[in-house]
Amino acid sequence: MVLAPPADRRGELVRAAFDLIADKGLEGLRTRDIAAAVGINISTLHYHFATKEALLAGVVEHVMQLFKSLHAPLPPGATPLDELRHLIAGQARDRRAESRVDVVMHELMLRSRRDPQVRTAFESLMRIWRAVVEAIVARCVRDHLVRDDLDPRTVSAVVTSFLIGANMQLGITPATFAFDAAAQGLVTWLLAPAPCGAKPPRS
Amino acid sequence: MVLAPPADRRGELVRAAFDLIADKGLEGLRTRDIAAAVGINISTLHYHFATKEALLAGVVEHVMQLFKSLHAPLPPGATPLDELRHLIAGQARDRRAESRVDVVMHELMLRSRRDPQVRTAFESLMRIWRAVVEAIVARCVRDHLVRDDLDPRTVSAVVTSFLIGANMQLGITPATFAFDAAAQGLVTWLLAPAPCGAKPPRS
Amino acid sequence: MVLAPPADRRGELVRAAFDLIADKGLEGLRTRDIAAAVGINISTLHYHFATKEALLAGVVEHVMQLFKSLHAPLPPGATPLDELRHLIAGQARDRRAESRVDVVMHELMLRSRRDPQVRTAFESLMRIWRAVVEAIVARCVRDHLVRDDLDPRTVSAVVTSFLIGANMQLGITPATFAFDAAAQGLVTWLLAPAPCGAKPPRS
Amino acid sequence: MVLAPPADRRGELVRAAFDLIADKGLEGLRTRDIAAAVGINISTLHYHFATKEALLAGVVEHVMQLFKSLHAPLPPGATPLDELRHLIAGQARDRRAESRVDVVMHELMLRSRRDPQVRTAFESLMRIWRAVVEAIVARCVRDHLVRDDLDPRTVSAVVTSFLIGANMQLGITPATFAFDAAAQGLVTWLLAPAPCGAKPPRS
DNA sequence: GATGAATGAGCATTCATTCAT
DNA sequence: AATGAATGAATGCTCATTCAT
Repeated sequence: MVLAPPADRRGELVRAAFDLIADKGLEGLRTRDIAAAVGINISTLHYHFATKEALLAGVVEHVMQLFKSLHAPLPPGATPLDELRHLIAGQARDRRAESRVDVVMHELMLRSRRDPQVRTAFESLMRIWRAVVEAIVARCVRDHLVRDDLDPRTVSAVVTSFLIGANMQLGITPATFAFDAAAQGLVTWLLAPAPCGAKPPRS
Repeated sequence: MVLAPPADRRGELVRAAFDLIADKGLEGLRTRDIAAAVGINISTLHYHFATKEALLAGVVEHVMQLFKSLHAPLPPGATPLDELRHLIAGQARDRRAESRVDVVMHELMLRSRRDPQVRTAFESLMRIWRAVVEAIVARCVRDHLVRDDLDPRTVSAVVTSFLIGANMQLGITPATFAFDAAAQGLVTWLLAPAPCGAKPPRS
Repeated sequence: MVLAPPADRRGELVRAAFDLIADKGLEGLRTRDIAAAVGINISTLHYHFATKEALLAGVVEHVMQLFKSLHAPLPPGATPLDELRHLIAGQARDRRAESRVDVVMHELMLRSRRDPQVRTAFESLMRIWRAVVEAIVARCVRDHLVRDDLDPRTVSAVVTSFLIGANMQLGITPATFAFDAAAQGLVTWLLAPAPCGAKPPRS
Repeated sequence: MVLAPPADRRGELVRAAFDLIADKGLEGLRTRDIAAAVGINISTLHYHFATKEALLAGVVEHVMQLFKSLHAPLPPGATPLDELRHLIAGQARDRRAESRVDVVMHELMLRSRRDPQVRTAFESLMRIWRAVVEAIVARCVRDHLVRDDLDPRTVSAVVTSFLIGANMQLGITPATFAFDAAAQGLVTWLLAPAPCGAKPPRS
């Protein structure tokens, strides 16, 4: 009479691995711990994923799904500017609070330097991310919602870099790093020119 | 007839470890490889550093020295603006080319999340870095070399975040990430207001 | 419309195991490979043979059948001498070419030293083999087809030993081991005395 | 005051592995058992031999040494015929009794079919062995100590094959295999022609 | 300062076998 | 008859660390 568990074992294992990476890092990831977290035997883990590497590939895929869901389009009424704001200032806060995508992504970014498998995935992830941001910025420029002199591609490179680095600093010095002020500042520069009467800088 | 050089063994070991971290990552760092790189026995390594952790502390210290030397003050004639420019657009390029401080720093940043020893060191490092940038920006503002509406602390947070993230992206997609354009863009926003005739964005 | 053939699954499994032993040796024999070779699931293999050992017993039986069929009597017209010749010089060549009974038999002989199950089977196999050869030799002697001074039992021991060792050497040094010449030499000594005028050896 | 053990660890490990192969076969050889037999930790085994394969190479070398020592030349007074007799009828008995070279050699012969490393060693071993026997027979023929019509190369192939196969049978059916009679029979055929008055075989 | 030898705890992976369906 | 999922006991190998010399 015991109900057969739906047993999306592969999914469970991937999520357990994801959590463990967030907690202990890729370096501290042990197949035995993953299996234990799911409540199954080590051999069963290897039944579902032939190797640790294969499981990691699953985690990479999972992270990419999560990442994409974080960039889900806003409701129809939103302007491109809302999207940009949400991207820079809004979302990162939520992300930090409930999920640990950042942490795991940083781990994977570092690994991608040496692991061709992960590298391929992340190269594509970064390109897509930059393209998404670039498109939003382009629309903002087109609709004169931001400064006219912005090059969408450059803005995209700056914004993505900022988000990566800011999340990193948030991990190291959560108490002293003013994430929100920084994000707001960045948005402001993109939006409004300095007051016209301002003394122009010399150089 | 003395064959053995003064042998700054500790320094040699630290530098060998640094190089190995840059090559294989912290995850791939093996004490045997470090000893082999210096040409000594494993046991001798443990004579100089009781534990791997102690050696790692040495590496952290070394990285902080390197990092500080990268921020050595410019020659007397330089303006604060030169310093800011050098910081954002100039330095990173050189750093990337010849040293591998970035890579090792990223590795240590990630580790600092879990290792209190490294964390303490990096908390201080990040704070110092941000303070240095903040001071430069403050001088720029004081001398009206940049937009008047800049808050030095916020700029510092954005700039440091940008540098971390940009270096990271450079490591993952060196071919497609336009580091120089991005850095230049960031400097431009800090420097010059948008043309005064520009249609002001709505929100 | 019936897709499933009568499916002599047990036979298929035994033959697949036999082939795998010939290819990879007993040491490299994996139940999963056997099942895969037949195209069924591991669990199904265990439905037909409770244990690997039971399957191996089937292989031993199969080998004994093959072995016996190799010693099938020659057509009625053949003399005992033809049979002896065929046994030593003829058959081994064919056997080597198309079947791999030798290889598998060697594997099982070695295992028989430690596996009582296999041992029992092979003790009987060896005894039967020697008895068959002995009988042929006895008829040759009776009919004066070979040297009169031959003891059938001794000849049988020598001939069977020779065949085992020659096949072994054929497996190790196929290029340099002159199987045919050796077999022919052995037959010659059994058949004809040295020339009568030959200077008798001293000792 | 405890005397430092001479600790020919590599030698000890090789001999322990040799003994274990003789007892359990190559298939049953476990590095942990080898280490335990020597009384050391697994890791220490790997300190002396990087891999199980490297240790096995040591065993192969050891077996070849043992094998060569079994073919040490007889005292000066001995005739080639004594050597041949010793080779066929004498030595094998001793070998069987005290050492287990045969068993291990059979194991290695079988493995050589699939392991190129072992194969190379054994190809050479077999060639040397056959050459040694061939040389002895050649001297016997030259000195008219055996039948004049013997081809040394053929005799060598037969004799070596016989010894391999006879030892194999001795391992399987020690009680019923008449090793001595067989060896004696083989020597007799090589030595003396059948009585001259013997009715010559028909075919 | 330096080294060879040794070690415990651990690691990903393997494999025959079991069991509910 | 057949299978997917699961498992326990290994298996070769790794690595930081220790210790006597």
